[in-house]
Amino acid sequence: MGRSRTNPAPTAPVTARGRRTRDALLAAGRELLETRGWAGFTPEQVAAAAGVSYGTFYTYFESKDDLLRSIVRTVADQMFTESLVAPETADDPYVRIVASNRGYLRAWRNASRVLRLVEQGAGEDDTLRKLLLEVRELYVHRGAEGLRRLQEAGLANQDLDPRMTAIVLGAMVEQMAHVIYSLREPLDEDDVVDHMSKLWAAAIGLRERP
Amino acid sequence: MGRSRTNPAPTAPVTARGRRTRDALLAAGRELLETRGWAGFTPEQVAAAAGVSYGTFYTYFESKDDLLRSIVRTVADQMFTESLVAPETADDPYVRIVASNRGYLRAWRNASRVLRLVEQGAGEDDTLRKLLLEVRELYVHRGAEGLRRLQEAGLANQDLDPRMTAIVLGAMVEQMAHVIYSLREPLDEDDVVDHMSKLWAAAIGLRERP
Amino acid sequence: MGRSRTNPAPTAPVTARGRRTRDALLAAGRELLETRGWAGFTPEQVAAAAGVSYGTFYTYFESKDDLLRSIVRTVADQMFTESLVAPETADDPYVRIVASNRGYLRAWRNASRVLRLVEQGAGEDDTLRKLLLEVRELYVHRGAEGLRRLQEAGLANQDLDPRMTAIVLGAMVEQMAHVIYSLREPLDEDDVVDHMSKLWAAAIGLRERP
Amino acid sequence: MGRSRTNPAPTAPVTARGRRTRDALLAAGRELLETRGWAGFTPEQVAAAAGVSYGTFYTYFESKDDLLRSIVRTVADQMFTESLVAPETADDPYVRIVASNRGYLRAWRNASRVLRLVEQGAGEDDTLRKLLLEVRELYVHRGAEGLRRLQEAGLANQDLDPRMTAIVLGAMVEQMAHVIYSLREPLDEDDVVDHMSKLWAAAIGLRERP
DNA sequence: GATGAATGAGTGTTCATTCAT
DNA sequence: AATGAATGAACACTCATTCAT
Repeated sequence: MGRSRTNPAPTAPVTARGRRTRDALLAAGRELLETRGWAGFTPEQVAAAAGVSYGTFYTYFESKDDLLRSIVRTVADQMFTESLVAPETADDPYVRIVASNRGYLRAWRNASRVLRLVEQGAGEDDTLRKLLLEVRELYVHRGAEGLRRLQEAGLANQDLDPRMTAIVLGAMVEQMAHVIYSLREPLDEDDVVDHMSKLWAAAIGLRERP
Repeated sequence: MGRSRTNPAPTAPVTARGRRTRDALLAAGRELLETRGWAGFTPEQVAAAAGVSYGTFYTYFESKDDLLRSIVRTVADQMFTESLVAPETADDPYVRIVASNRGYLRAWRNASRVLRLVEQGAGEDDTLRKLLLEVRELYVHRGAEGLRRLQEAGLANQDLDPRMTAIVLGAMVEQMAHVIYSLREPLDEDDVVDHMSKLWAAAIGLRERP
Repeated sequence: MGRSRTNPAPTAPVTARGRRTRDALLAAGRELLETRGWAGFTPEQVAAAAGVSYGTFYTYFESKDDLLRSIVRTVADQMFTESLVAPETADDPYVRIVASNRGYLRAWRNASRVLRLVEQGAGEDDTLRKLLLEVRELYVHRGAEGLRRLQEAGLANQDLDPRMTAIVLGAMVEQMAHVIYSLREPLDEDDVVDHMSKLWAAAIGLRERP
Repeated sequence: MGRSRTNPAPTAPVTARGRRTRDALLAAGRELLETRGWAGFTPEQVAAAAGVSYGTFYTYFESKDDLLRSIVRTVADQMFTESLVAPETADDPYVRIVASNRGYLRAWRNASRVLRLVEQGAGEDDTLRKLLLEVRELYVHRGAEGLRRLQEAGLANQDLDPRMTAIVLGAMVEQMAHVIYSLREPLDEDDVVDHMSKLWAAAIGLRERP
């Protein structure tokens, strides 16, 4: 009779067992999403993959979308965390670019499959769209700041708009991660990092520190 | 996806009226796919949008997947055709790069929404995956050839692997098309072409013809 | 992914066959509602009782609630229609009261089971609540008008408020219909009509036309 | 409704704390039933409203139906109790009728929401149907006896069958309680009592004690 | 060939009840 | 006794495909 949510919303698990189950569902959901795409992402299959019964899914997640949001949040958090690790201490700007490209590529490796899927499934979901934007902004912002510093130090082409450049070069890295890890083009990761870095350095007119 | 067949296989339309109906379904299908994504892509809605009755859909297409393949083939054909048009007659390499980037961006503008969707929905469909690869290969190949010619003429950095470079720079353009046209970031198209061209030219170490 | 209505809403049947199927579903739904209450009122059971397959239900009704609304509309329409039939031409006011009570009782006989059920299931449905109010108002209004005419003719107690009296006496008839036809108290219908009429006549102080 | 049992049968609470918990569940169940109807009447919500954990529900009640039966028993008991509270101290029969009508209305005020719901949900439950009948019989019997005494005293119309009359007039009161308290028609309670009493008195041909 | 109806397996969600701690 | 987790059958609804006319 169209009740619309009569049952209380799931709450965070209280016991250790509950936490384990919830984590298993989250992991299974992400795994399925990455390996089988939307086709494998049904509460039934997620529950089965997590080794729990059907109904248990709804003990921890309000809906399929709720799980999806949790997965995306997890992926985004991982990207934020990774981006904090080892903010290149190298002195040589080119070495820093290589490290940064390698780092970006790795971050996208784990995230791009999920984020690509979501980009299309998230037609209406505001929470998701916002998360997606935040993730992109994180990288664009960092890239733009890095370039600005190089420009100020006189080590990069002054003509480039930092933000636009960061967007364009970020697009390159993101799409390459997709090509390598999702489309599985047989490209060597080191080779790709090497080329991307050379192209990137040349593109911004990187100069050796005098 | 991939049921067994009991229906009479649709044959190519014989009459002009038949061709018109088939074309209307194709166009409606593509339109819906581009505007509403998978959600709007059902035989019933496609038929309605094409102004024919539900059952008629199966007179012209064996299945929903069959229509999808036809749409992708159409999109791919358009890209091939466009890529043949006026292979820049300009003499100045930089002007050619700008023209080429603008051309690529436009080609992707019409294609990227559909191709992105298909990339993920086409889990198992070999026909589709092959088409997708062909499209990408078209651009990679052309890009690599262009670079090789510049290198041979001594106008570009000889250290770069032409194919890898074409892949990386192609990734940049493809993703930018997605960012602009699907994610609708408010970026000026000319501005993007300008920056991409500058970065591209610098990246490959483009030199003025002596 | 929470699409929310992607498929077109069911339209009125075009062919005779379609009309038959829709009618069968309506009839089966009402029958089940009357005999088994909410428990029997599931799309699956309705479809089975109508002799069609599950999916066919949704060819004609947008939802379970949609069918319910249609049923209630049918019931209400029948009550309106019946109330128009043969507005007793008898001259004697008491005879008219008897006829009217018998008519009301019969009208409620067919309606009360459904209307009672709906009264509680219709928590949120505005369409339904409005229909229910209209049905009640129909009878209250007619009763009040009848009394007012008698009062003006000096044939009934002038002290009574016509509307309040109609509400109270209408309540009596409605509830008696429920007692007899739904609770199946073994009471003779004629006997009930006889007593109700006597009580009613006395209650309003009905006087013989001089 | 009516599963087989594997659970230890709940026993009557021994400790004071146990009794308090059981009472809290009963009260919460009734409250939910009255305010939200069937939609709010789930073991989980009842437990939450009573401030105990989910599983505890089944420590005190064998099933949801068990709680329902207990609630109905409570409601019925209240009606029996209230009906004993010796209203008729007045000497004047009309005053007694007013008092009685007011009393009946109040009794139904608290009961009618629950009893109406149960009347329909109790499709198969014998215990419930019996309880419902007993409640009605209580009022019919009392009404019939009252009328019989008046008839014997020559103060009421001798032609009326006491039981049938009590049924009909009882129906009137019960339904009016529903109209006022559940449907929330904006009627003044005193006004209703006044009219019902006048109608009732006139209906049975009540005469002043000579 | 075109049309509208019919089909039924599949999916997301609820909830009464049982279980392990 | 009390708690929170687990279970799975039941239900509402969707949609690709087939069928009858």
